[in-house]
Amino acid sequence: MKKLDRRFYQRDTLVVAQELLGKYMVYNHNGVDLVVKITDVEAYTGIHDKACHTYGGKRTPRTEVMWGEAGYAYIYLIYGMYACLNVVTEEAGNPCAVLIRGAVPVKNREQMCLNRYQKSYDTLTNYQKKNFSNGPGKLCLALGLTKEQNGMDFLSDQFYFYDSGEEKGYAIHKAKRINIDYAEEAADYLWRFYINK
DNA sequence: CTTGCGATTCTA
DNA sequence: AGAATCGCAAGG
Repeated sequence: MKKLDRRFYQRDTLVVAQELLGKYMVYNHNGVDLVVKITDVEAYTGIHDKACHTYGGKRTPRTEVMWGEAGYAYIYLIYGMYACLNVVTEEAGNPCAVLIRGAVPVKNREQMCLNRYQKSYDTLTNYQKKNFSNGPGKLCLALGLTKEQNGMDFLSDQFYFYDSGEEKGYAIHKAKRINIDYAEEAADYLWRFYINK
């Protein structure tokens, strides 16, 4: 296993987004390593992307992390109740990010289940198992991520990505990004990437 | 499997 | 006011 370094994140957002698929993410929550495999992402490419929070050069306390160095976590609250996790990309001053939309549990699934449903995995309905962490809000619930973790460094020992080095036996599917109807022509860009299915 | 709708609070 | 969402119920 090798931890992804700063340079990995400093590249083109569309490339980083696709390369994050199949990578493993570790978040140490209360002393427990929660590990998931990334399966679904979206690219947000900065000041010219109408769907991006920094569109038009918008710089506010919320989006401040996006303006900084790559490889940090940008976490914001959506619809008043759900956290969404992003990975900052590109060079500092070019405020882009990759939204992590979905992942599957790899290690300590039981703890993630308690975070998400306050009960054991084998008591879940099939519907709950199927929709366990296949959305940005659901994933953050499972991992115990909130905007408290906004600004964390992915080169830390508590929160990082790694490449398992295993075979990539999958095709990358491309689709329109979700719930950005307001973004006009940018709503049609195929900047959502996912594997498995 | 898909659709429709209410919940809830930060952000600007 | 509007938002990079979710869970549940109902219908095909």
